Amino acid sequence: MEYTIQKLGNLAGVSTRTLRYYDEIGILKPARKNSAGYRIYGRQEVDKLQQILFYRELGLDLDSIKRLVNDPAFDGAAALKNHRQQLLEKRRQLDLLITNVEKTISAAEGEIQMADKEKFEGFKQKLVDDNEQQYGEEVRAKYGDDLVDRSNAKMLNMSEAQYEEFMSIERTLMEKLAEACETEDPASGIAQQTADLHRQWLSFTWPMYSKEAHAGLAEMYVADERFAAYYNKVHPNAAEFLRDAILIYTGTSE
Amino acid sequence: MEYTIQKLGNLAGVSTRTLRYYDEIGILKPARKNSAGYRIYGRQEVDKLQQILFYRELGLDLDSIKRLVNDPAFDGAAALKNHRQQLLEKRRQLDLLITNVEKTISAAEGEIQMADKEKFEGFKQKLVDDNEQQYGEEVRAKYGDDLVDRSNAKMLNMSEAQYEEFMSIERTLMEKLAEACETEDPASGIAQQTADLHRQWLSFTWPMYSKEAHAGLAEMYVADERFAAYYNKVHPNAAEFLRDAILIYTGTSE
DNA sequence: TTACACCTTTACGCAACGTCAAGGTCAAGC
DNA sequence: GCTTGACCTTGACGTTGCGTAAAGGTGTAA
Repeated sequence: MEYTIQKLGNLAGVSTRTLRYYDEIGILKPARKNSAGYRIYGRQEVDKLQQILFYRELGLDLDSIKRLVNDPAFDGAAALKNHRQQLLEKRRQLDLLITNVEKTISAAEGEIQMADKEKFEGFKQKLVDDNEQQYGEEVRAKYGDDLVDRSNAKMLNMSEAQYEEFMSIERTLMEKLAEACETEDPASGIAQQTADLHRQWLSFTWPMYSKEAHAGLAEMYVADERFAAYYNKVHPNAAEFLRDAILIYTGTSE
Repeated sequence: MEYTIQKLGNLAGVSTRTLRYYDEIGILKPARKNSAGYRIYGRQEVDKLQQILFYRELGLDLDSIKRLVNDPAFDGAAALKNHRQQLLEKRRQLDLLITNVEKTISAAEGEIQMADKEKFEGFKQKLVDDNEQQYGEEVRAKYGDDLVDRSNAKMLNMSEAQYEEFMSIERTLMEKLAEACETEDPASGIAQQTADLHRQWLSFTWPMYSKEAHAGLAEMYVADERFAAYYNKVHPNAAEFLRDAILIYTGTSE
C-alpha cells in the first residue's frame, strides 16, 4: 500500500499543499522518496495522518500535534486539558462579544433617526459590562450589590449629552493627571484640579458622593494593580500621585 | 488638543504600531504632519479612534470598521447582523470542539494503561457526533430515531479490534472504489467487490442489513451532494458508480 | 512522440499587528 | 554648541496554516 501525495490527500481529505507543509515542518514525513524525488507514503504514514487530523479537528495547533504524535514522552492529557481551558476562555470571550453585538444591534434598532445613539448606547453598555467583567466580584463584595446596581443604572440612564460630558471629563482628567504628575506635588494647583475632575467624573456614576468613599477608592487605585495600570499608562507614578492628590483634596491625608 | 502618536496611543490604550498601521490602511489618518513628518492627531481623530476601538472590541475586522466609520452610506446595521451570524456560527463550532475535547479527555482518563484507547474512543465519538451534526436531522427523519440511536449505540459499543477493522474496511473501500471507477463497468468484478465491501462496512453500524435499505442508501449517495462529495473525492463519478454497482449487487437494478 | 496528469521547489498572500533596524528630530542639561 | 535620551520616521521580516500561482521535471497512455 504505497501512496503518492495526491492519493494520500484524497484518501484523507486534505490538499497536497497541506501534506507538503506537514513534511516541511516535520510533522509527517513520507516513508521515502522515489528516484524522481516524489514523496511516497506507506501504511504507517496513513495512520499517523489520521491521528494528526483527529487532533487538528480538536483545534490543537500543529506544534502541539507534532509533539503529541512524535514524542511519546509528551504529556498528551495535560496538553488536551490545557487546550480545553483555552477553548473555554475563548467561549467566554465569544459570549461576551455576542452579547455586546446584540446589544448594539437592538440599541440601533430602537431608533433609526438618531443614528449616533447606537454607538452611544453601545458604549455605555460596554462600559458597564466591562466593569462587571473586570471588577464586578470584588467591587460588589466591597460596596454591596445595591450600590453597584444603582451605579450601573445611573450610567445607563445618562443622556447622550451627559455621556459626552462624562467621556470628555475622563479625557481631561487623564490629560491633567499627566501634566500634574510632572509637578511631583500632589498639593499643587493642577493636582488639586485633577482631584476635583476625578470627583466630577465619579459623580456621573456614583449614586452619592462622600469624601470617605472617594479617599477609599483612591487607596484602591494603588492597591489594585489593574486600576494602577489603568492610570499609570499616562505616567509611571500616576496612580500613587492621584491617590495623594485625592487624599489632600478630601482632607483625609496624614 | 493635539497629540503625537504616542500620546494618542497612551490615551486610547493602543500601540504606536497600531496607529501607524491604521494610517497605512487608511482607517485613521492623522489630522496633519508637522515639518519633520511627525503625525499629529486632533480631537476629531481621538473620537474616531474611540469608534474604531469600539467596533474592534465587537470583533469586527478592520475592513468593515473602515467602511463603517468612513462611509456614511454603508449599512452598519446589516454589517453587525452579519457579524452576529458569524459569531453564532463560530460559537456552535466552538461548542462542538469543546464537547469533543472533553470526551477525548474523559475517555483518556478512564484508562491509563491502554493508552491508545483514548484516541479510539475519541474517534468513535467523533464519528457519531459528526454524523449527527451533518446528517442527523434528515437521516432521523428518513429512518426514524430508533434506528439511528441503535446505529450510534452499535458504533460506540465496537471493540477496538472491530473499530480498527471498520476503519480498515473503509480505507479499502475507498481504494477499491477508485480503482473500480476506472473500469467504468459497475458489473465488473472489482466493482462488485466494492459493493460487497460497502455492505460489510455498513454492517458495522447498521442494526440490520437489507438489500432494499442498501439500495436506498445508494440512491441517496447520488441525490445528496454532501454524500456525493464524500465519495467523489476519489473519482469524479464515484458516487454514481457506487450506486450503480450496489444496485446490481443487491439485484434491484432496472 | 505528443499530450496530459502528476510531481517537484520557490515564493507571495492572508490579518493585524509585534518587533527589530537604521536613521532623523526635539528638548534639556552641560 | 554639543551631547544625551526620548521621541519620531520608514522599511521589512515574523507570526499560523495553508491557498495559489509559477516554472519546470516525470510518468504513462494513445
